[in-house]
Amino acid sequence: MTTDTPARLLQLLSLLQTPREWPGSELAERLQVSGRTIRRDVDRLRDLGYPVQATMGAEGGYRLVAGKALPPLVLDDEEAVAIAVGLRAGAGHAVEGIEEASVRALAKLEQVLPSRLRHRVKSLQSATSSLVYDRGGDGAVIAPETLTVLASATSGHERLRFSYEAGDGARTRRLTEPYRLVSAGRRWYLIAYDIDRDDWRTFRVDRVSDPFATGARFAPREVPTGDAAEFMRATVWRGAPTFEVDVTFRAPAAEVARRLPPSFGAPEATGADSCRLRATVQDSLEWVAMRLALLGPDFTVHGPSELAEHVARLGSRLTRAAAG
Amino acid sequence: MTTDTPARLLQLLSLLQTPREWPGSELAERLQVSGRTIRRDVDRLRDLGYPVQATMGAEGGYRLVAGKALPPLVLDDEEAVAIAVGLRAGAGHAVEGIEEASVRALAKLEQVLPSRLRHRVKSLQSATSSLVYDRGGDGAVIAPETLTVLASATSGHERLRFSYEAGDGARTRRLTEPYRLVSAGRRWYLIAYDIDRDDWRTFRVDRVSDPFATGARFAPREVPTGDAAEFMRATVWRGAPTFEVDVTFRAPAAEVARRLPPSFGAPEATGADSCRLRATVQDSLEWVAMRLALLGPDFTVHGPSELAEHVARLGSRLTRAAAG
DNA sequence: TCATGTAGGACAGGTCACGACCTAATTGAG
DNA sequence: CTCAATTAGGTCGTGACCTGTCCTACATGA
Repeated sequence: MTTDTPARLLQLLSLLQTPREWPGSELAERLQVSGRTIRRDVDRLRDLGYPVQATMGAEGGYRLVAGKALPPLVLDDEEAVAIAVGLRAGAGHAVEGIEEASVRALAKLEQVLPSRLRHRVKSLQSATSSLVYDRGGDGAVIAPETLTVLASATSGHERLRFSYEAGDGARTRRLTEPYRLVSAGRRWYLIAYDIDRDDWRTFRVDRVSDPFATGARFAPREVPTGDAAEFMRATVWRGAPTFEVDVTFRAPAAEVARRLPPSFGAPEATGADSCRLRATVQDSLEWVAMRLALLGPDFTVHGPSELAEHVARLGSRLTRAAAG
Repeated sequence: MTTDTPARLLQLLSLLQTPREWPGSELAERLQVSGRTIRRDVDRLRDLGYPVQATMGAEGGYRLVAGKALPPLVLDDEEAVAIAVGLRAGAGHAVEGIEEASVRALAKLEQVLPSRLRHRVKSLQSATSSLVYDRGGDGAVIAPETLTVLASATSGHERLRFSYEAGDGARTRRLTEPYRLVSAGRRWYLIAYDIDRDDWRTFRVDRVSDPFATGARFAPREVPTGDAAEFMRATVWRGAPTFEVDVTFRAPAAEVARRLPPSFGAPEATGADSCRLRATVQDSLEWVAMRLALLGPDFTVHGPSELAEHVARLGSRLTRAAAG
């Protein structure tokens, strides 16, 4: 094997990431160096901020523990595939507050993922799509590939070409300088400078198709209002419909709270075995209805009436299904 | 900064993982070394099997691309949290075929996750639990912590102590030598040698609570039938109920197939806009009912009758909810 | 008390890493 | 076409650093 120092350190890091204890002698044998060198290497890792814990005495050994800095993760093939699949599944709906980071991590991983693993990810990925994907509840499905391509182009300052379907169904080709990829509410948006239109635009990512980075780099311009979030608010959120959901559950407040997405807020107890939830949501009501149905306990919809309609429709669909 | 070679290589690796092009001069300035040294470092990385692609000419630069080996992933805080949250969410239900790898990756990551990040993961994790968690559909919820503790103890050959709730509700404390953690069907099982009982046992992980590794190492014994999967089949699967699901959908076969978990198999088209699914499942029927409800299109349950009952019950629950 | 592990100092010898300098090849823009 | 910016790689001298071999000290469990 390669016998020089940096390579050995990386290898050592990978060994220590296995959740077990490694006696120095075993490490020495594995890496074909003396025990003294292992001790020195361990010191070096500690200097780098990766705390290697050593338990002394017989049955002792080294292991990597949590420290201040996160060491580079050394993954085997299967683990890498598992992470990629997990992130792709989560990319569409992820947990609020980490959507962007999730996509960044995925882009980072896929950039270096060997192609043999990429195939496995692709074939496994189809499995998860159904339950989780339909993020807006209105068929606005986003392919994970799209998100990662946009994320890479954005952070790499590469021009981006894609075709876009406007609200009226018209498809156009766009050449843009992507500025930011943001997840707002239940949707993804790309803020970019449209070169042909010579102006800033926000694009709904679920309407983007066939995106690819042209490879041409560009120097970032100033975004008009100075900040992406501000710009979003000014251009997209105007008039996004919100609803005042009001529901009573026949279950303890604690249990409902545990099973409810936190964006809904917390229900207030109205008895030992019932609670009431009032929440302002800007999600699609169909999605809210499903969410409530999945919750488990019985519940009653007080409002809005559109939500009651959705619930009723879902209910009758199921009743019809069972009647067959 | 640390100025020695291994540290610099790791730093370089982390820079190159950003999806963008890095001119050598910029890298040189960042790492406080000469351009020549950068070129040598790039060579070193290539020697290690991490292909650094260089585009020549003006506007050129280095970037890390997919190669044969997966380089150690250098993540920032947010990305690490995103991955941890994603894996925890996925740990319960993951995609068939990668459950174990998923848990291994999670254990590896959590082993080295700084505590400040661990807190963020914990607070975010609650968000995802509802929709995805209830894996068996029968309230058999598994905490991700439990899975990672078991995984670590298993691969580290550490003795494991936990309390276990038997089928009849009796709680006992167990001291075991964990042998394997397997995901079968829709459940997790731990195959371990029970020291007090002095025999091999399989434990349902959803019935395990408060597990912790004692730290004591043990030498793995021979598992009786020689193979974990075999042992599983012999002890657990006997008499697991299966159902013959038979459902007609009012939607094209292709669309239904796309949104259905692959374990259900593929529906066969019975018309341009309808298809029929016959599948043998060993899941809980309540779970199947939810799955069907979430699918979107209208459907009709032909059998089994228990499934129709579940669907009907869900339907009437929703109808009642809407009537409020 | 002993075996087995980590911790770390001192030293000698050899290696290798670095910077400085050089030339070649490639690409895009003007 | 020409020029500028970039990667690619050779050579050389100096000095730092890395390694293995000693050694002692200390912690731990049987």
